[in-house]
Amino acid sequence: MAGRPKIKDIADMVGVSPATVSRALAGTGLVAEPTLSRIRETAAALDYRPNVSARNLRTQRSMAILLVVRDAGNPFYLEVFKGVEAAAREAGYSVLMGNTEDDPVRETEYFAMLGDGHADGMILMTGKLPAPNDTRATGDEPVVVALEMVEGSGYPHVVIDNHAAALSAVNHLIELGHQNIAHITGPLPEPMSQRRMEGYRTAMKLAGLAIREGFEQRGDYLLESGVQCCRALLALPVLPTAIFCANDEMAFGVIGELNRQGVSVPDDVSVVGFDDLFLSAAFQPPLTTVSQPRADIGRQAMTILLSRLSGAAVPDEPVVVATQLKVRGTTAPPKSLTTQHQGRHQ
Amino acid sequence: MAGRPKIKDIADMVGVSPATVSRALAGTGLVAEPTLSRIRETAAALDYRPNVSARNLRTQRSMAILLVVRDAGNPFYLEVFKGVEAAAREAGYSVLMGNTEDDPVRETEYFAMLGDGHADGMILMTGKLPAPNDTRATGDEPVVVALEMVEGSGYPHVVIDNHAAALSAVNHLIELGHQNIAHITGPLPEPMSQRRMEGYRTAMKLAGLAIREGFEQRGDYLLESGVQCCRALLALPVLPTAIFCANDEMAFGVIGELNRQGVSVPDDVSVVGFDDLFLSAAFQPPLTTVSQPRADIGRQAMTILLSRLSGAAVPDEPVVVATQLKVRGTTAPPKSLTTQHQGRHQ
DNA sequence: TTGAAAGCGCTACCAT
DNA sequence: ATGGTAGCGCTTTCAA
Repeated sequence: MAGRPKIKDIADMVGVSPATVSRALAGTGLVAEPTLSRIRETAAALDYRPNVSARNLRTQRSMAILLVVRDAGNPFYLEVFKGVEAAAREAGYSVLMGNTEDDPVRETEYFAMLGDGHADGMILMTGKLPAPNDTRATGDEPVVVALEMVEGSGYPHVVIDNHAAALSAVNHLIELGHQNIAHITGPLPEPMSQRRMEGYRTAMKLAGLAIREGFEQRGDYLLESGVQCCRALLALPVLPTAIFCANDEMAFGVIGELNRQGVSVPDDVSVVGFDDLFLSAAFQPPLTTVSQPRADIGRQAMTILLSRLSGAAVPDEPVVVATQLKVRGTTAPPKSLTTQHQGRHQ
Repeated sequence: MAGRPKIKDIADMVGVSPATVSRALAGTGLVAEPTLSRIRETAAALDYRPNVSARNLRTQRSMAILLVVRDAGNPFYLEVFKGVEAAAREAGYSVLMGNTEDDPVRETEYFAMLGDGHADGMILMTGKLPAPNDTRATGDEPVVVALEMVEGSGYPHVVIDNHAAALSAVNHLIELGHQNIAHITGPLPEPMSQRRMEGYRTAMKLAGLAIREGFEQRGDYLLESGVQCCRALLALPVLPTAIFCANDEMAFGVIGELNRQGVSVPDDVSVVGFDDLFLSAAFQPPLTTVSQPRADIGRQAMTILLSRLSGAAVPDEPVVVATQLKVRGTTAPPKSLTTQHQGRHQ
């Protein structure tokens, strides 16, 4: 009995057939009592663990799921991963993490891992499917899309209401008395960036506020673009008194640049972010931002995927999880509520 | 030919045996030219992908490795993951991420996944092995320990020189002219925290500086403990002019608390962290800290693991990767270089 | 309640 | 250079 014990070893020791051992260990309730206990004890004594490859081959399942993200270096995904992992392990699944780096080749590759026995299902957080000619993605693969939207794909979605969240963030600024509110967008025309921008526009419109020329700056979610856009904003004839950034990372870039230029946050300019990253609350001053329940999103996505995998029904409408505006230290009323009333131009 | 194509399907279509197909696709160079191309073309046409469970069962390998961390929610590990993942995929491996949450049960469980076909090897970042009575960890499992130290375990290690790094951080403060330098430790007696503390002590000693009573505060790497320790420091009869924190997260807690108490960083007090987290450079002011080449650590650990898995030799001395002190905005000379000379007491 | 045996899809050995 | 085939370890019919 060299090497790891196998089912046959237990069977031989106990004096039953491998089939009985398999049934006993699977807890099918089909094995009678004297035998059952002896099998269990022997298995424990040998420290037996079923070989997963053999089991997977036989059952045609891997008990693994694939979490595919755009950039595994972004801490944003970590919390999601945690939620996914927790729900997965409760159900006996392990989690493979895939990192596309926006590379279409990788996207296709990960998608293919669904079919080749690597994983039974997939949680997609990249916002896009591999090019249709590369795969036969029919829309009924066991895939759940989280946070992003893959329009018309037929997959279940777990999302936040980006439009409403952005709107509430901008409304907060408006309620503080701001009128010259700028927005730094994410990469357009990605739907997520689009929605947040539309939320900004809607809030402005509902408040009867004009969006001055140059007040919409186009960023790409990275720190450096926050810096650049901030510079562009500071070069404008009329300066904004508040800036709504499409994510926290850009907000940090903005705040850094404002400080460097001697502009105080929030005294001179208010800044709002989006994401509530790890340590955003620890920033100086603590960042006002839209908080996403990331672990919860992960957990929900995994739960839906598990239903899907067990053949149960899945929601055909996107599941919307609530966001929360965290008002912290980077927002305040504008310095001089009245001196900003220079009228509006388009 | 319903379902996914298998090797036999290709064999039938091309009119060769499954063995030949397997050899052709494996690129063994044992298949002659007219056949080779036809097999490849047919495989491509069918979009054939080998079933991994079958292959794994047959080859007794999973082509997966396990990256086990203490807390998957800590962005610190992300960069490491990226390095591991990159090196892994180059070699055709996938990466399973395991999250122990310091739970011994999970630690044992992940360790067991090494034997049951889940993974071929493991990169351990938890700093401890499962209790020895739970596992037959003999020290020659394919395990590489990264960043932490598992003394006397016999596994290859990839580490940083915590002592030297801490020493250089404190030296930087000393060179700026600081004498009253406090230290907030990690959780003791963990080796990593210990080493950093010893580095601090060595630097002080070499400079002939006394460590005043209360200048060593015991933290636990979490933000909140930075806040608490900072309060304790501020209650001391003689205030430190500089604080060396055993990680960035506590440094953020410290800076936040200093700000709240009206103490300016770095004008009144200098702060140095350790880790160089995502966004530490974007902090206001940008954090002076010890930068660890995380992706590189991950990559190196994976490279060693790959050697180990291919039967090659592995370093029997810990591989030490270089850290770098990033001098940024939270350190400056002490406010009044001379008024601090009140003599020393033990 | 238990056993016998087929077979998941692949690779690698032994032939030819 | 290619084919035949055993067998990796498990689960699951079918029979008893």
